[in-house]
Amino acid sequence: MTLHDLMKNFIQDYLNVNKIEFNDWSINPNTQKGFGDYSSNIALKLTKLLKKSPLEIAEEITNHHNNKKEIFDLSASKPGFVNFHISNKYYIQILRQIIAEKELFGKQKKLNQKANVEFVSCNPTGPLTVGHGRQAILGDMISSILSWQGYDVTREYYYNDAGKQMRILSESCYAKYASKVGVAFDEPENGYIGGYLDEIADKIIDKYGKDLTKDDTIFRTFTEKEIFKDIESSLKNLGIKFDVFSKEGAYYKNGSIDNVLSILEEKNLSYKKDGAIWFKTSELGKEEDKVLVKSSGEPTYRLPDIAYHADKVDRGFDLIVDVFGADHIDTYPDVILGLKCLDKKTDHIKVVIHQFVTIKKGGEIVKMSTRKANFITLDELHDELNSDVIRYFFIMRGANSHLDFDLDLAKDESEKNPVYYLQYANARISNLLIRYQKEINENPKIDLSKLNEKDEISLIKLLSKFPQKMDEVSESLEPRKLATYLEEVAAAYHKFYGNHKVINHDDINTSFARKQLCEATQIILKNGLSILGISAPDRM
RNA sequence: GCCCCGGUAGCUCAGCUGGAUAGAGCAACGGAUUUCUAAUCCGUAGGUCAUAGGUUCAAAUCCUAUCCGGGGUACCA
Repeated sequence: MTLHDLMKNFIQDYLNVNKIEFNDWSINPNTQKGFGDYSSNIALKLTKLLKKSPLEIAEEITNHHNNKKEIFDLSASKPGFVNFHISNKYYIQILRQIIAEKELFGKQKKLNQKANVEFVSCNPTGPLTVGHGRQAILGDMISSILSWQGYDVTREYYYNDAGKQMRILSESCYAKYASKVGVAFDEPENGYIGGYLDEIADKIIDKYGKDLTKDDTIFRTFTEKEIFKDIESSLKNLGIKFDVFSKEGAYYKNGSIDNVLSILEEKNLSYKKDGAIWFKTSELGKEEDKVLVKSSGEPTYRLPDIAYHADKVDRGFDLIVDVFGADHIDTYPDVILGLKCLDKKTDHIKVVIHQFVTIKKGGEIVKMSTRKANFITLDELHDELNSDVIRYFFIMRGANSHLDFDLDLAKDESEKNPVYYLQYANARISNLLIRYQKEINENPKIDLSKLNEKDEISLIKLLSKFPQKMDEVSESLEPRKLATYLEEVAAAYHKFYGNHKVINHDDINTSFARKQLCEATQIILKNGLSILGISAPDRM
């Protein structure tokens, strides 16, 4: 039973004994010192019902029989809080547990549940940009968090290998090819002009010669393959690997797109107008109807997206997470609506929307466009900064905040990046443990009750919160919260380290207890960092 | 116009399922070093939580309106 449950039970017992039916109350950790570790607002909430002053009620609760005295004491404080003071003994007990369970501490058992996390999912029309990085890292970390919580996670990348953008891409590639081999050609409208296409055109010349015609499928298939290879390698540089790649084309081939259309038609949820097929979203609470198939006969992205999501639901995942950029904020509800119309389950789909990354270069905001080739690639970023820094940089801000990525400052700031603060705490511990082994090399009986300094206790308290923190992080799907927690742990450790010597030949018992505390801290730091995909070097 | 984010210290941001005295990093200033690795620690200074109302015993947090910034509002994806 968790600490939270124990405290809750105590209050519930008070309510039961006094025959009070009431559940609008909570227990929260205290931010202020001097009022214990946790406080409940129960007495404040009961004032109206019991027609007594809150402080009076709080005192009454404080005097209620407490059979968990070895775990917590109680006090009441104005204006009517019930405070829980957790005993050091309890925390020491948790510390013992961390040391015993090692890197398994806080790790959830296999749930026998499958989760699917879809992220990045951009079309292979060019290299990944810095803007994609945020999504890549966010999605990867969310996946790791869910694994830690016991899910069997599939990382999935979905892309459109069949639509208009890919056609323009192949035309653009042909344009490069034609100009290189000296054949007349039409400049494609809205074509891509990036230098990466020059390289691909060169490769095509090397491999297939100079006599290809515009209609040759090589321009599409080869270009797609080359670009995709680059995307995969950019992701790999950041430690990201996908399990499944789903292509839009497959949903045409297996008929599932037609199937969606016929079901909607059957249910009278679509109609034809101006040569296009429309989805009656206005009848389902939206402001206007949306086009499913253009008058040209090409579907809009909406239709295959519905078919793709229906497939994901059919594959039987217990949790589906979609990580989207802010541009999807208006479109994903259409997809969910579509699923509902197909009678698919949707309440296990969670959508994480993140705001865009704006890039600052030379003090100015750069509008990036793959087509116009004025982007900064993830690879270029990786040349300047190591993967640990990049990963941390992208989740330092909440997904809902805009991320201003100042390239000129990124390098400067990387030296002050909090990620080093975390890694340094770990490296300090590694070094210390080696020294301990060398200098003391003696393992007396464990007596963790030696740990009663303020800095020691507050460090242990933080460590004990790790499992609860992971629950919170996986519930909210916000990796940043884990990073913030780890920073707190590192800070508490650095403080402890600065104020107390671990290796002390005159007091082997205390030394040993402190060494154990260091080991426990390292376990938490390493676990946390590994979930975030950040390395934990032993030396810095 | 409509929709979605955001507005908190000089800067970048936490805190937002309402709780006690609003936090951190950077920048500024002062201190700790023959180090168990100073990539660290301690201290000082810095705030009308955009504004105005409302709900509440209690509002940075919830509601309403206004202002400012970003994004979205395609038979593009």
